[in-house]
Amino acid sequence: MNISRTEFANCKTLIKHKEEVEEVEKKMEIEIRRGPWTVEEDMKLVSYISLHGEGRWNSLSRSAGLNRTGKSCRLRWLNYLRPDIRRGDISLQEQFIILELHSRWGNRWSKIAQHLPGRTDNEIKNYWRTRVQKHAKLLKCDVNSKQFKDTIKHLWMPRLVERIASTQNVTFTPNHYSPENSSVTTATSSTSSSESMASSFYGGDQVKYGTLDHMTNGGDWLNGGDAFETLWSFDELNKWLLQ
DNA sequence: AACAGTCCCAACCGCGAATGA
DNA sequence: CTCATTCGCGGTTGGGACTGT
Repeated sequence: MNISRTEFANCKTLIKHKEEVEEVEKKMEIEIRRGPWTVEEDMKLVSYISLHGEGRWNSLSRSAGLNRTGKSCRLRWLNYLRPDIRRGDISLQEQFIILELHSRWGNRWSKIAQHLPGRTDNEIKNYWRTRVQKHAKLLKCDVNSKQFKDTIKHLWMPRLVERIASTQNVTFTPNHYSPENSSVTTATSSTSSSESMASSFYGGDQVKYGTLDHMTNGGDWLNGGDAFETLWSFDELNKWLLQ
């Protein structure tokens, strides 16, 4: 087994630290709160962060008078209390972006979330597990199988594109970003409509959304959209799979 | 109305990486 | 270089909400 000195040191530290913390907690009978957050706790956290900013979560927790772990505070803030969090159904466009980016990057939820303003990695992860994996289960195929990936690429995504185009007056610009290298590429005639649309939706780090811009300005792409289930019937999907 | 089964999401956990002393 | 602490990610789970019988 190859293990670096640093990794070894980290392991030792981790074990020692955990044991010490458990011991101290036992001795002092500190009751670290777990489970759902109360309104009071939320208010404490929000008001503390609005005054002092975020970061240094362990000390923040203590200073704010919360009997929570730093981790718990961080999670609550990032996934729920942040002012720019978006709630509600995942729109068609967002579904499309999730499918597209997941096909490129796999379960890199935080990376995918960076391209969906206001959505958290947790939300996307939950969405994938509850909706997409459910479909794979229904179709009796593995979510990572080529068969299922082909279904997504050749059936779901084009269908989403159709639906998006029919609900909004979407036009495509010839220039768009590639998320891999954040460089502007030019759509060619061989580019499929779904690929072209995907590239139009997200950008690199300094997100410039291309056609997404006009949609966010004038349209309602961020509003809740149809669920996957409304795009086709299960029979239709099965028929396609048997081809 | 009552119960069972399923779905969904907030929250937790473990781990590795990064950072600071 | 070592050790301590913090951060962030991805996987998992508990329990409330919802649905069907």
